[in-house]
Amino acid sequence: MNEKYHHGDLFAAVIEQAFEIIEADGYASFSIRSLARQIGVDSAAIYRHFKSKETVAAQVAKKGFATLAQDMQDNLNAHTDATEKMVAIGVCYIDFAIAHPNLFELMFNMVNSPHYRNMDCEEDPNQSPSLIFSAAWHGLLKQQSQPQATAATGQFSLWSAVHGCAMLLIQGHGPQEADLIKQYSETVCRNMVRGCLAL
Amino acid sequence: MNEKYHHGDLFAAVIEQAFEIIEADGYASFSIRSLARQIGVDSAAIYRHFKSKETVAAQVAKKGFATLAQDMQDNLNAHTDATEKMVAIGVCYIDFAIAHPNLFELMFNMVNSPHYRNMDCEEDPNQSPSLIFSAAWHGLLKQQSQPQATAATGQFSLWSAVHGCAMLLIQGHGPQEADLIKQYSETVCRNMVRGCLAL
DNA sequence: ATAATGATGTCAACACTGATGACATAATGG
DNA sequence: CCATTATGTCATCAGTGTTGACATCATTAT
Repeated sequence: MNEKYHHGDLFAAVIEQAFEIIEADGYASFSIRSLARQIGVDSAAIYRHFKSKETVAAQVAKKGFATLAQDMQDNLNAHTDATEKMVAIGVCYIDFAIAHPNLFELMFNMVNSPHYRNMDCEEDPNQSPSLIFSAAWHGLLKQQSQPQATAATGQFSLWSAVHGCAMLLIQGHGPQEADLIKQYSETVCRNMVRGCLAL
Repeated sequence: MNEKYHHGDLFAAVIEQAFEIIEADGYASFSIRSLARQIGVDSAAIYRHFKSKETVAAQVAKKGFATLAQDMQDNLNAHTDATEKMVAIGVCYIDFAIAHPNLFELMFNMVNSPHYRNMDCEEDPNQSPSLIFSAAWHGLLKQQSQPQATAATGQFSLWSAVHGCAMLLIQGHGPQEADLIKQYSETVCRNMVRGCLAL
């Protein structure tokens, strides 16, 4: 019998396949049963490794956050000027959303779910976009030798602008052409940086 | 027989009930069958008035946009200074999202769906947040006697900041206390206005 | 007034889905 | 080698969106 009764590493296979399905078709068209069919296993087997469908989605979201944070970290290290660092990670964030719109939406829909919060999410600092924003923002404040009074609101403002820009773009508001998208993204980031520093 | 065989205005009743269900429990826990049960009608009857479940959701989204736009319009008229107008509609937008988080998410999830686009949405200028932002932004440009070169990106930047702030807040990133939320919202709006005008 | 027609409702069914309990098989450790 | 545990299958439950066949009502034409 070529086909093994035991899969070997079903846990990883489920996450990987779910990742691809959600990225391609979105969470709406994602079912445990079809997932199991594609892997070649009974759907009940999946419940040996995951408590529920949403638990699988939470793992996919976690993986998404990890790769987003990795992208941002790379772009952060690719620049020296603090403003350029900030713009770079902002644009990177937006690029990620446009490249993986379904995944991006899932990520931020899951964060609020208890299935995500109750996960063994070790809160790796390098895997949280929020913390990377925080680091870039504090670097910016230090370079500008400004008081840290507005630290919290400034960081939140920047994240808001970047996140909103990403959301609006992937939902069809805003421009459609690639070069215009790029231009808008960068302008949004620079506008907010300027607004947060020009006191 | 007290109970009429024909409901009378099932179309309106469906939208109204769906609106309340979605606002209270979110789109995830919204089913045509339970909706029909609550109205006291067979689920198949709903398909005489709506092509699909998503069509119902699209109507709810449309109603949501209408009330949001109405809120914004009111806040727009309540101020005279152009900057204050801009901040006011931004804060209003965010307040709406926080007051109706499930509805707000649905609205922006539906806009992209063909079920929404193919609706007889007469694109009432007073019912589109985008157009209200546009009006406030052009008023701001006129008051500042600035060139209209950056009109498009400026408007998009403001919308991005406001939309992102709303999204992050309703998803639990950012502060939780009401007064802090208020303060953050306003700061985000003012930061972006400053950044867009300080050229 | 009555008969035909169209609008609107019910009912039963299909093909799905998430999830669970009973059972089968494989791997592991005493 | 055997018992225990991990992991898979199968059958089943309750629920869903949607549709086609039929029932009932409202309206309109004769």
